[in-house]
Amino acid sequence: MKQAQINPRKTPKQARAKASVQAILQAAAHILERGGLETLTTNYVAEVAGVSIGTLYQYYPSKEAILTDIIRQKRARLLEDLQAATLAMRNESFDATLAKLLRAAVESQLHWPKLSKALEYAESFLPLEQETRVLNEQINQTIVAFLEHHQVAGAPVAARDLVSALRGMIDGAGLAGETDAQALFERTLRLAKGYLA
Amino acid sequence: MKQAQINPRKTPKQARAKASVQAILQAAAHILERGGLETLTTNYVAEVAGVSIGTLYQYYPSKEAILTDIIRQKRARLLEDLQAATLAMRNESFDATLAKLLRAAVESQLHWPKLSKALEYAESFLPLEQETRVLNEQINQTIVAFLEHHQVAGAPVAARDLVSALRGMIDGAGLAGETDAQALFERTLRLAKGYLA
Amino acid sequence: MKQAQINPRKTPKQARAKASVQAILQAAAHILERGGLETLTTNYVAEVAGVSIGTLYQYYPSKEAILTDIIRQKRARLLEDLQAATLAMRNESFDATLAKLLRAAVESQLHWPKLSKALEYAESFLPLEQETRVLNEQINQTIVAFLEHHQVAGAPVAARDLVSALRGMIDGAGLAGETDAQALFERTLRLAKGYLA
Amino acid sequence: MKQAQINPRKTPKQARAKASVQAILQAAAHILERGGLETLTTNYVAEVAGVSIGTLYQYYPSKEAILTDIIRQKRARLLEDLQAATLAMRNESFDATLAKLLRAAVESQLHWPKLSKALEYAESFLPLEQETRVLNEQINQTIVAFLEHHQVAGAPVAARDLVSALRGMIDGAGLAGETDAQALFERTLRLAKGYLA
DNA sequence: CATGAATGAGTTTTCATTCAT
DNA sequence: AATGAATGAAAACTCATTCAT
Repeated sequence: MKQAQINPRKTPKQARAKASVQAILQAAAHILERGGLETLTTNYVAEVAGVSIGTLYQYYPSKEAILTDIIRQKRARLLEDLQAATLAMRNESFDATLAKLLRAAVESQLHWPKLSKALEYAESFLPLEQETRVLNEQINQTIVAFLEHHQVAGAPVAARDLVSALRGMIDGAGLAGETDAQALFERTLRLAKGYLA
Repeated sequence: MKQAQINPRKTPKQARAKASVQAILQAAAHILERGGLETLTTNYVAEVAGVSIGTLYQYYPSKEAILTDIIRQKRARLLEDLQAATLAMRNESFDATLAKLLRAAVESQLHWPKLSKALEYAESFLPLEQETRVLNEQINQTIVAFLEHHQVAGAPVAARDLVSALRGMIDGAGLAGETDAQALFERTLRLAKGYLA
Repeated sequence: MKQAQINPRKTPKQARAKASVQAILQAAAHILERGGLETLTTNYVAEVAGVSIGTLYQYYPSKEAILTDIIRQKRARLLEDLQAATLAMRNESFDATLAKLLRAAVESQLHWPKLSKALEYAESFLPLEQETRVLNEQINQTIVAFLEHHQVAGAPVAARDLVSALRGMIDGAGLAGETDAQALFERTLRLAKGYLA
Repeated sequence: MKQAQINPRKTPKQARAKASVQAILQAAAHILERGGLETLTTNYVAEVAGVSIGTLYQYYPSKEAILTDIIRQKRARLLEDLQAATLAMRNESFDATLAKLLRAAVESQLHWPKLSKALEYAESFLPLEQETRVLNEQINQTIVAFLEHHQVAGAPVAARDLVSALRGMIDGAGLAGETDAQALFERTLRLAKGYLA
């Protein structure tokens, strides 16, 4: 099994270059949402992005590097949302913060269920680079901090359980065709509160 | 994307043939548990199974057919276990039956987390054959029947939520290296009871 | 710079397979003699050999592996010839054995000068596998033994000087279009005897 | 095989431009000495030279043109040295002039053996431009003139033999790690005098 | 039935070269 | 002149699948 290089190659400086990188990432995400990992080929990504295959490889040394970068972006955005959700947690009720967290979780996954599932599966075999591992750790810490602030026993395990259960549930709903975020949110709330009760 | 033929080719009658088919399935499962979908190649499966690539294609017309057959077997076994768990549900408490169901769920996934995750992901893009779709439907029905027997409102959605949340949670625990089925079982119980409360 | 795998993949057992491997090696040698290293591509080798690109990769994991195998074969044959030349050296005059050695050297290079030159250059950047390194060492030892048997001082350095000078000279003659082995042989004799005088 | 344009594009007039050209040539030579022909890529040359790829193509229309120019420079310098060595040949002994010639040959190759070898191999497939062919011819003529001045029979062939043998020998010594020019010089002297005896 | 050599479409990837800024 | 983003032809290499023995 080859170990692909995953660090981005050069940081785009000119505006044109930035646009190319964004086009590549969006094209890849789009392909994943439509057809999953097995339809993601570098040539197809380049074609959908409207750039040449050479341009793609200017910025990403491998397919894995693109996947890794999408994961990193998604994680960064999720972390931001979760941190925003817990920002005022010291002045808020447990329920209020939890609701914000769950809304963020639902929003980040429900509308791109195949993409989410593909990235989640990709994570299981990609050697994530440092930055993404740190992001994952911070996401986890955000949840653990929230749980500990409310005296939940065994917060680390509880955080992991909740995160993985919620991921599964939201993906399941999305793949089944659900689009009503509010309805799903209420069920995730029941799940989370029930588990933590 | 080509649409692969997925029905097994010929039902093996002779003992030697049955042994080959089992060897193929076990080899494939083993490869999935070790390296995931991207390491599953037909030549490698044949090699690990100790049969020639020609023999493999005697019994399975495509790689997808092997995957599908593994899923079918797993599902059939799970269905059996779930049906056994609900067999006496009319004479038992809600809690007693639920515990049996969850034990079955934990047992079926915890010790092969990468295999479970890979199959789950494979399901999202494979065109499952009739028999497996029926099995999935029966699994679902078993849960729905149990929930309805205990007057749970919105049983179909609840069943789906629980199944996908539990799958996520058990996989998450397994991938994190947990092996204590009893401890995990207790947490799944909390999750399920909490959600249904 | 990637480090290509150079060990042959599978040893051909059936006659058909052996024929394929020979066809590949001959095609590669032919291409090198006609156009040099820069015209040697795996697809072209397969085409000239009359096998599919897949077949080529069944037996050689990389272009480098093919080159390495050609070098190994050439070296093995040369070693054989040199050993034959020195077989009777204890009962022969210095001049008699030297003549045999030089005839072998001229024969092994003169008629394929571009091939020789390409392989020689290839050796300078290929990570030769064990077997070929051993062959090179044995070739060297054969010359050193011959020189020491005749009380030549500084035999190891003299052997290296002679081998590299003769290689250069024979290649030079071949590339210049010479084909008269006898005439060239006589000049190599002058060179060698002069250097050792 | 495409036939690349090899004549330099424009003669740099400004000081900055001359500096760029020199940087390019030195970078290319450096890369050849470190990694050989297969590591010589235009983008890498530009990077090492500290100029943009666009600038490189301002002065050289192709990769081959750079190689050709390096060869031309090397040859020009060697010719100068050889001509200097034979300048006084009419008033000197055969041995004295030969020694000067061999010192020049050793100096020009010993310290950059991989570069020498790469250029030598490159010459075998590059379509050398007029100027370099003339230089090569002049180098040859210089040797031939020297040999004929001392009544060597068959001077043209002898010149070729000596040049190619010495090239091989000096390269061989360099690649083997020798750095003592004096010691090597003495052995080349033995080789040349022996051959011409 | 079993074998394993052979196939070739499809992918990844490189790198010389062009061209808009 | 200089820059560096973009190009795409061409190469390396994989792997599902077929078929002669």
